[in-house]
Parts: sequence; structure tokens; C-alpha cells
Amino acid sequence: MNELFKVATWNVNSLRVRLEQVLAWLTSHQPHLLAVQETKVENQHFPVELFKRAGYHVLYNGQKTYNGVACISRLPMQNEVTFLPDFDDTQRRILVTNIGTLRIVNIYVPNGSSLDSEKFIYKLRWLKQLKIYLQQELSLHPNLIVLGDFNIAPEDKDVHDPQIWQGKVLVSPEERQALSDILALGLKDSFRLFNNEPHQYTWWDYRAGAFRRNHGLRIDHILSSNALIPQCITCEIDKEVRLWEKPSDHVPVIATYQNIS
DNA sequence: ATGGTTGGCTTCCAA
Repeated sequence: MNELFKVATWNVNSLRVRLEQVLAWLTSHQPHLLAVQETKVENQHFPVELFKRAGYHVLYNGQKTYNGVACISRLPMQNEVTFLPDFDDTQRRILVTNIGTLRIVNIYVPNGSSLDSEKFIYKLRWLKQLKIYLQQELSLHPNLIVLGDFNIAPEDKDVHDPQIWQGKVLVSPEERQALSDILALGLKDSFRLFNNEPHQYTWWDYRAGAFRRNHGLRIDHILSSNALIPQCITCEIDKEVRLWEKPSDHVPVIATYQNIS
């Protein structure tokens, strides 16, 4: 693995609906690994053969109707984990695996619904347990990548209109603190290593012409462990796919790493 | 403009 290693995350909002788009995107971008979220497909219905024919290995952790994550990889994957340890949960939101010396944590963080809901309490509990888990993972695997739909915009500059979003889920101080606590373990928001501009979004509401107006949020992230920072050479958002017919409301984030040994 | 859109085995819920 001495050449470039290209990693991407994409909340596809139903893998079945987006299957042609995912296959087309793999062909045009040729990532080594694509982590997807909101597959909404049970494991027995996962389209393994389609990806195999396209030259990819797959791991999946899905359920009916909601949630679900999967890893689509050029290289074989090992040591799969499909649950957050010490957290009683029926929702399929995490998939962890090794590719060579890389440890990859693919997550779909709970949305949280609204600040006064039970779902918000569940989101904060989930993030707290994720932090405990990532601390253990980092001690075992220095080359750690945590990527997925975090459902948190880290700063106001990741929000199209912070005034409108004041007091709403995805931007609250509690959620941002939970993300900060995770970063403090020794992880960095890869996108911000290369781009400090505002208005760089990964999600736009389907409603009210939000994409056309660029009314979005940056809530999908690729975190790189400190050991990987020198090797991370690009991190970009692929806005193009939001212009496709029947797009997901999220777009891919792509990072490249060099000299992974 | 307090609306609007998408996916899912649905007549509403989640995002």
C-alpha cells in the first residue's frame, strides 16, 4: 500500500434507490474504500454480487427501513465490528474494519430530531459511548480513520445561516462539545486541514430549493488520527452528485493518503 | 413564504 489510498464517505439515503449512482460513482472516482450510510437494507438483501462484479469487497451492517452502514473496498477487509461495545442498541449505525494497517470506523450518528426529544438524549449517549470506544481503538490502532454522517456541523462557518439554525439539532453546543471531545482524543477534521472557507456543505434539505440556494450544512466528516495527518494530502467534497437525477440529500467527502505502510 | 421533499412495506414517521 505504498501508492495513494483514497477513502470516501457518502450518506446515500437508501442504497437500493441509489445503487446505479453508487456504481457509477465508484467507476468514475475509483476509491480504495467507500463508506456508505443510511443503506436501509437488511443484510440478506445486500447486493453483494453487484459489487463483487464491479471488483469490490463489501461488509454491511443493515436493518429494515432505517439506518444501516456498509464498507465497499478494493482490498479485503478484516476484523469486522458491527456494534458499539457496552451500548445496548437495536439500531445499526457502526461498522469497523481493518484494511492493512488502517483501522476504519464507519458511523451513522443519530440525527437527534430536536433538542427536547428522547432522540436527542440517545444521540448524546451514543456520542459519549463512541468517544470511549474510539479512545480504546486509538490505543490499539494508531492509523485510525473515523468517517461518516456525524449529523453535527462543527462550527458556525459550516452552517449556511447560523441565526436560523440557532437552537436546532445538528448545531447545538452539546453536540459540538461531543465532537470536540472526540477530536481531543487525537483526531482531526481532515477537510479543515486543506480548506478554511465557509459555505462548504455536504448536506442540503430536499425542500425549498435548499441546494440551489446553497442552504446547507457540513455534517459528513472524515477524521484522521494524528499519526495519519502527515500522510493525508487531500480532502474534498464532491458537490457534483447533488446535480444528478434523484440525488441523495448528502454528497461524498473524499480524502487521499500517501505512503501508508 | 413557519412552507417544502424524499424514502419506506406507510396511511404516518424519520430525515
